[in-house]
Amino acid sequence: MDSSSTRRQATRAKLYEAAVTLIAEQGFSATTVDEIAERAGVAKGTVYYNFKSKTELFEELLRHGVSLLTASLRSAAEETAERGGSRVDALDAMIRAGLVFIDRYPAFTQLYVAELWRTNRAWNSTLLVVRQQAVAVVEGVLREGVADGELSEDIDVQLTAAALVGMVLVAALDWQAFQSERSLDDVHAALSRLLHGRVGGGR
Amino acid sequence: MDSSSTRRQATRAKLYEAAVTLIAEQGFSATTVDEIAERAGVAKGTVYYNFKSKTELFEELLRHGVSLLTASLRSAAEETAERGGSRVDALDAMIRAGLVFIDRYPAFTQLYVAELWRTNRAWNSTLLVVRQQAVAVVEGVLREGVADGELSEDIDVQLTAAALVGMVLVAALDWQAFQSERSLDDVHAALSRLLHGRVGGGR
DNA sequence: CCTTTTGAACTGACTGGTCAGTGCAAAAAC
DNA sequence: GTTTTTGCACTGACCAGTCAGTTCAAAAGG
Repeated sequence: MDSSSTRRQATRAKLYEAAVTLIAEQGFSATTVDEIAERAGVAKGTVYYNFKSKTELFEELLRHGVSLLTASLRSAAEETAERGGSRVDALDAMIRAGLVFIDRYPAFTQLYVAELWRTNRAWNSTLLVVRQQAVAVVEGVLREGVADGELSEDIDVQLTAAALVGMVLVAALDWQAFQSERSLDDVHAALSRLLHGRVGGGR
Repeated sequence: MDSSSTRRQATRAKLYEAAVTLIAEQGFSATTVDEIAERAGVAKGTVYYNFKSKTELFEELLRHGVSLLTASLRSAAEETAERGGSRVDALDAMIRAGLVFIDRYPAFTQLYVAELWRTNRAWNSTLLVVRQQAVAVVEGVLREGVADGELSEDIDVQLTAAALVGMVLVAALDWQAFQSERSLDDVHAALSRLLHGRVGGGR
């Protein structure tokens, strides 16, 4: 809505930016509204002028971040298709897109993983939607692959999609947190190898 | 040490049990010591009689849970070796052992994932140790496989281990949270297929 | 036996501090 | 002159951690 006001949007962007870092580091409830306002260089009243509550700020942050991620995954898959690549190529391209995203927005990824499986939260319904969006893109490509005949019909699309997402997520977070000297290409190569069955692929 | 006091150990066990569920649902800072005490059927003072602080209770909970997990993974790998299985068989057995563990202690797993990549926390050093333990077991088997010649030398042991752990973790949490009607065997089959390269494995 | 003492384990009311959210008048910004 | 932001004081709820006192099983003493 109200896309006129550039000023307001700039303020909101500053608040997202401040909140995402702080919440990734400390968690939602350990992060205070005062901290967010201070980090954003804004008065506390402004937070409440722009958002109904701390929770709403967080929910919109989630929606915003996930829409960026899904857009990036989707376009990776589409570009591969246009280039005439296979479905597996598309999955590989999505792995890379995922890594690029995590590299650019590490704090968001951290926060996403940390909050995704909580069962009891106020923003639970938001999370459910938000999860579906990200995994659904991967599921879509897998399903097309099965329909094509490129992938075996025995594949369990849902579980495999979740496993692939998990593979990328955890490997990338580990990369960020514990071996940040590695290049994105290294990480991509290792994951690509797993996808192509060149680890336990035997036979 | 002090194996005499059965009473105390029973109290601590009750507190672990109560804390793990609540923290998994709500997160560490959103969970109050009063809640933990009430759920454990114990007075608040008892928590502080048994643990120095809320943080210490949590750290010991982490250590306790991870030692269970690594023991389970290790024994799965060892049993496979004794039965004369290959390294890939051992990895497969560890995937299953991981799933069984997550099935039995879903709350612990949730909490582990949620807190593992926080960068700013008091218990950071504990987490570092605790992460190494779990992933190290997988790394060990991969390394042995490379030494044997069963696995390619081009494999990046660290990244692959992280990716495998992530695959299991995320697929399992997704199973718990969103498709709990599936059987453990279904989930294991899907992950096993990925490990054996029967998804993108083509060639 | 029975009584007394001991001390580990536990209790729950209380304290000092923190924090989400409010209210509002005045200043910027547009 | 309307929208947005500021600055700041204030409130009421909530919460980690403390502490003086209670409980009780088992050891010590008779």
